[in-house]
Amino acid sequence: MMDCGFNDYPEPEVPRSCRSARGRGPITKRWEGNRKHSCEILASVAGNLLEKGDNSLHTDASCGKNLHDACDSVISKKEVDEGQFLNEELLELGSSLEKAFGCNPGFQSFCNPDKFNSEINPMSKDFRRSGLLNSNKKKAFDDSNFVPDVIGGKVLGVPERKVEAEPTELRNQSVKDKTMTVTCGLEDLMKLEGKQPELVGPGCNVHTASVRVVSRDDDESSFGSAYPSTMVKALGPPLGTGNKRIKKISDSSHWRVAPDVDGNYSSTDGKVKEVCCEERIGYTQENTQKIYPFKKRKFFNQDFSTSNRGSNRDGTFDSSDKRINGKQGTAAIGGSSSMTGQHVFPNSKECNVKLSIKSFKVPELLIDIPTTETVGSLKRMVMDAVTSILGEGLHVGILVQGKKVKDDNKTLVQTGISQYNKHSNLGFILEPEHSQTATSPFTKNESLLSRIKSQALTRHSVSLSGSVESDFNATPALGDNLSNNTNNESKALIPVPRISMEALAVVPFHRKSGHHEYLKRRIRRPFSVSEVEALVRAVEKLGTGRWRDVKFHAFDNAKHRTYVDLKDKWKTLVHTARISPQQRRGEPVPQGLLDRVLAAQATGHIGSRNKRPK
DNA sequence: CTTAGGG
DNA sequence: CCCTAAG
Repeated sequence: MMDCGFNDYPEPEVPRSCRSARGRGPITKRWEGNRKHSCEILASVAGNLLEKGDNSLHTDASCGKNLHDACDSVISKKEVDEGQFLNEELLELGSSLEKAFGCNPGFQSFCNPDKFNSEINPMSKDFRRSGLLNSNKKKAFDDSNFVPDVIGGKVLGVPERKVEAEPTELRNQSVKDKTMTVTCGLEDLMKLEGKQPELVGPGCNVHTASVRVVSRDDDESSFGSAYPSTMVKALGPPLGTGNKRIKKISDSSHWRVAPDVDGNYSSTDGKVKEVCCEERIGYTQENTQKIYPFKKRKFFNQDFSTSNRGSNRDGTFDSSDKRINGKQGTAAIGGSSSMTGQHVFPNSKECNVKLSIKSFKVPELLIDIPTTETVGSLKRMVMDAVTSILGEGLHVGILVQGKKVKDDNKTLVQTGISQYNKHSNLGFILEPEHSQTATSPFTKNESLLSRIKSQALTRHSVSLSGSVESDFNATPALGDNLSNNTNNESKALIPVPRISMEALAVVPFHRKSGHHEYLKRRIRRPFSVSEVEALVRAVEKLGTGRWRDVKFHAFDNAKHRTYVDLKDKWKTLVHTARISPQQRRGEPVPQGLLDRVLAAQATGHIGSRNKRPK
């Protein structure tokens, strides 16, 4: 995978759409080409345009739309597969294109509409009419002067420096330079400091100008959007398409405060921040401001973030993983240098430090809630609390050997963050803006204060602290610090603030066995008969094709049923109704319902027709 | 964002 | 359920 590049890809396949699907004949209605194909096409287009220096391109949103969408959506893709890599390259191209043509966002502006539609864009009618879609794609490209170099999977048209040089350089650099993996544990910090822990978290680089942040989207398991957004702010808005990507990354993650496998209330399993300090990014001679997040992920996540436990080729992650888990709360900091074998001179400009901070834990979050409250309000409560912890403005502290580094101008080497110090302890903390004062951000939050109490729980309340406290036992340093801070005024009247000051230890997250870290699939929730009944009734009323309405009418409060789900269910219902009862599986649907399904299906869009006649 | 369809 | 082209 490390050697992946355009050159390494085999000859493009004929898109699926060009073949027959399941022997039912060619699909002409839609272009079903895969992303790989998209990428090759785009790469070809880009290569040609870049080569020609043609920046007098027509802007045609329609022809670029889907490629743009595709590129954009790739960012949220988790799979590290061929397709993704291609798409990363694709995005890389986008970056080059933006610089070359100043067009932005995405790829909406670099297509020559005529050429694109007739020769390149398989989605266009012109293209289909041209017959190229149904012929061998290689030949199509062969015959097209516009796209000469995709053959053999090699895109020569794209200037090498744009596509290949940069990843190559990055890769080489990663390999030959000293790298260090640092993970942080609250316990370390506390042991080192012997004082009250503070918010520990990512963001170690926000004060450093030359570093870049990688934020991987890990869905609901993410520790929270607060971090990505913090990062974004710290780095400034990315250019062009990056904006949207970052937004997506931020949007897609949210808090989850739920017991993990150990029963700890934590927001673990998933969030990985990788921070890379890179002095020289050999991208192009042009000033390259932008490195897409995916890129970092691509080139670095093999070190520590790929989730396939034990499947890492280089074993880097595994070793660190064992170390982390084995020590249960001791220093999860260490050098990871299996990729490297050399020493780095402290003064060397080649020195890179690779930092990996995995997930966070809320050490104590006691909820005081009447038993009559709903689960939903409990969730909201926890959400509020956690969000508030991070929402009040944090800054980042760095601890080396237990000492807080205050001078932001020191270099990492001067500070002792280097390969030579890989056995030393390095910690990152997120602290409240006014951690010095007794007043905490929470004093502003009446509702929170009224709801969440730190220590003594009101009688009649439901304590959720059990698991949390047991968690404390696993992190004795925290407990010590709690008692050590008895005289801290924050304990006196408003215990809650201490949450903010203690909170959010960086902990090694416990990957759930067999659970892929990302690309999480929703749990399967078969429709019950009553749900089917509701669905059928709604469709009978509204007709097919109005799934959003169906959702509102019949499944408005079933948040786990999206209108797509309903549409899919209807699809399977229709199928079920058409097959013999012997072939049906799952909970049997009453034949009467199935009959109604068929009837409603036959009626089709009658509902829509009523709504919008003619 | 919704719809429609293939995977 | 997922993915995603199209609108």
